[in-house]
Amino acid sequence: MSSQYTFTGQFTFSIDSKNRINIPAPLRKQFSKKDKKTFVVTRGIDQCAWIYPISEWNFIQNELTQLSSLSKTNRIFLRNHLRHANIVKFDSQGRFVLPQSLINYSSIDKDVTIIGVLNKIEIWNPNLLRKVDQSDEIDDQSYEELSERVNI
Amino acid sequence: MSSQYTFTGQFTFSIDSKNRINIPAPLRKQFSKKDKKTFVVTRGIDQCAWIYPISEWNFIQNELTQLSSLSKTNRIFLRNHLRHANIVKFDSQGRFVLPQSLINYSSIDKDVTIIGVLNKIEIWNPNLLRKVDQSDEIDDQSYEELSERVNI
DNA sequence: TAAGATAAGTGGTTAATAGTGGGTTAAATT
DNA sequence: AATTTAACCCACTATTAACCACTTATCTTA
Repeated sequence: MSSQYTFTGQFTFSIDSKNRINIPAPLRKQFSKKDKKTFVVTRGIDQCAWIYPISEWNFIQNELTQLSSLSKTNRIFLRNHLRHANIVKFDSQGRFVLPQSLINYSSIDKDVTIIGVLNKIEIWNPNLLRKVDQSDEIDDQSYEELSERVNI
Repeated sequence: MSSQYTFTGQFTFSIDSKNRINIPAPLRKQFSKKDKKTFVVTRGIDQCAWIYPISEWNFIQNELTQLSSLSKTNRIFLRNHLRHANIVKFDSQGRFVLPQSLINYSSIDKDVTIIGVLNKIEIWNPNLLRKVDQSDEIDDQSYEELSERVNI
């Protein structure tokens, strides 16, 4: 089953003195009634924060419940993936507070770049994103591999 | 059947002079009426304490009854998991007393880090957790194996 | 195209809740 | 009966979340 969410676009907002970040209206509007303005912010694999609408997150979480804690690898994996996951809501103005731990992890200062990436939203420090942009060119070989799996 | 509990997040609290630890509000709120603030604290497989809501624990106990005591591994496993299980409740402030034996086992001193891991909650000595963090990197091989079972 | 209306982004204030500390009473143990 | 231990209650403080208000941008309609 594929996601109902198709976040796209890029926006630059600011984080305020109370660590609140506005979710861009175009993205916010996609949130379905049943998700009740609720989502999960967690560590991205890159140095940024990831936002999943709660229904999306529940799907991921369901997969995780399959893993037994008797396996050491599973325990480490579960711990490290769940401990950074914060359930949050956006307020009546469409903002949410980004937990301090994630502000640190993603080195966010004043401005943030918000990117829609299909079923998730990424929160970046603009400078960091620029740097990653330049260094993380995808080489031809990787494109070839991708092409075998995704037809775009 | 998967659990009704989906604990996530990480919190750092302190243990007081009466060995009481506060359960973080976001986790506490998940406790269902029928569990009546009751849960089981026991030894984690790693050097930490595990908390299961009582209904979860009952479910696990059921699973354990499937294990025959004819097997030596089973006998040891059962013994170690059951003998350290304490039934406790949290008070009107949301705290519970951590039994001395578990304080010793998990080397808890002043501060504790509390982590939500789906159907259970882990109580750690922050320093110990940090150490485990660093040493217990998951190797690529294990990630590969994981990827075949979990799609996230 | 101009003006009004609506929505979006930002800032601050207040009220509620969460975390922590300690004291008092009841229960249990020796 | 005395001492210790655990449950219960009350209180303070800091943090968080709900609320209100203002400015800027966008859209609509005359």
